Amino acid sequence: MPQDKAYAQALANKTTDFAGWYNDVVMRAELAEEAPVRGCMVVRPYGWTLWENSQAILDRKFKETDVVNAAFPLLIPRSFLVKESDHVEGFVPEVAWVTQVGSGQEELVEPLAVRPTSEAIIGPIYAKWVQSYRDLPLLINQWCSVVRWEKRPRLFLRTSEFWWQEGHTAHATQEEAEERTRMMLEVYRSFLEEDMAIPVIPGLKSEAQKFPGALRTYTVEAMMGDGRALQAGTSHNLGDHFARAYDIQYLDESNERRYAWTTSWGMSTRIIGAMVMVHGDQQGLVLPPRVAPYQAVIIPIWRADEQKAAVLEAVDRIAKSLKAAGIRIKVDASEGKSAGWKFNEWELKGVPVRIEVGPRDVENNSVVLARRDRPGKEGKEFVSQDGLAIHLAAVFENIQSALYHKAAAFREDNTVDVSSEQELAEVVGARKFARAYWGGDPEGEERIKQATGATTRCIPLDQLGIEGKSITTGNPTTQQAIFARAY
RNA sequence: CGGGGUGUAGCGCAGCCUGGUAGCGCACUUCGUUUGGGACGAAGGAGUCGCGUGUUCGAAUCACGCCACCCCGACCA
Repeated sequence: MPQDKAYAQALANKTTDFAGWYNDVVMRAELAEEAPVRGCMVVRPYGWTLWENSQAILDRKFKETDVVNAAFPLLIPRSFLVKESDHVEGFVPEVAWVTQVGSGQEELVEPLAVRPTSEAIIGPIYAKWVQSYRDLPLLINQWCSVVRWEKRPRLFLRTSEFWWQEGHTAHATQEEAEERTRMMLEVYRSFLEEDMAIPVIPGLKSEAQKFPGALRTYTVEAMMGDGRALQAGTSHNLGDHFARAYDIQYLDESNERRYAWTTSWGMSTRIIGAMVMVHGDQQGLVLPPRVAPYQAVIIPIWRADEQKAAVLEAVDRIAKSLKAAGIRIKVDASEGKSAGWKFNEWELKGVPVRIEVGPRDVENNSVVLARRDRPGKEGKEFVSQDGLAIHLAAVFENIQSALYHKAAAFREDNTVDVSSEQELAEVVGARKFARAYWGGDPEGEERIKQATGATTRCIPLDQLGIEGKSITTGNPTTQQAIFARAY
């Protein structure tokens, strides 16, 4: 069986095997046999571009909220990391340490942590940068990779090393910090829903699920194609915990010394995995046009040599005009591959639209468009070469919206209101989201986790405001929560 | 760290039970015919059989030890 067909089949089981399929764009790092590195990724150019497009959109959205980029150190001295006690307890089990240099004969006086996140190095730096209320707010983001030595890595979703962005802000008031936390959550929501076509539930994490050291953690939770949940982005209101731990203080207008209020928020390459699992089908990847490395691929088709020249001339002209219109175009004029082979190849890579140009099209001044999200004949249309860029732009918008609505409908179909722990167990066991009234007691939450493997994904910000009985205690509450098994 | 599984050509695998010196598909190279939904023929290149020790005239195959990876848990906020 051809390798790529095996990949496509593997993708049909989107639970775990999608990673093997996606080998085409991302592969496991092949390091020395002895190297204790697993779950790391090497991103091939096509996959990187996919991420890069997403990153550019996110970065632009950050800047629209006055955030600026910076770069902080990779290595964090041990003494910095241990200052915030909840934080250190939360992260130390998965921290990788640098303890020696050279061939091991020289021990470092103080071990250096490879950052699992950068609060602990940014805190001390912010302490120096912040002196006056005039220095606030401090709104900084960095793009970097971090290392978390999880016991069980999962390709894309929980790799030992992963690329992400982490924003860190400091504010004069708690209200302003809270506002920023919610603002960034909204940036993530709009990015995921509008650009990645992934519907999410914005909400608050329970006490048990929040970030170590945070006052409050917000999340955007998504449902994968197999019904499991994925935290696609988080935004933390850190209160004054980190400011106290790292001594970030400022003088206010009345010359009073005060602690700053800080936030942090992050989103990683795991969303690429989310995109694979939310939109992918039996034929392979399906990419939303806004982030696809190539929005359309042009396949020239010819038999005789005299046709070839005319076809290639037309393809070249079409490609130029589409590129000039700002559309990301790939022309696959490679020889030795049949047209059918190319069709399959680019479908596997998820290109949203295929443009076929053959001798008949040259004659009719037409092209054939084929939509990736609608396989088969119904996704094909014959259109004129005139006004193609404008037509394509409309097709892209249509695909983008169709992908979102399909995923949203899937999530709705797989979300069930439950009113007993028994019912909840059945629903999450069937890989669905369970929505239940829940007052927030940690004991009940833990009991459900032990019994069913499901965790509280979030307390949605969008609440009905109707009173019901808490699933764990039976006490009246108006608060609903989402329970599910998660990656 | 528990339970299970797998390591043989770039990728996917067979061969192992019953020991005799390695094979299939895809990919790759060359030539020819093909090309609007994964073409075909011919010729060819490519493997320390995960590592080590042992048994044997002889080990991919049997025994023991080790290593790596995958899956299920635990863990992961």
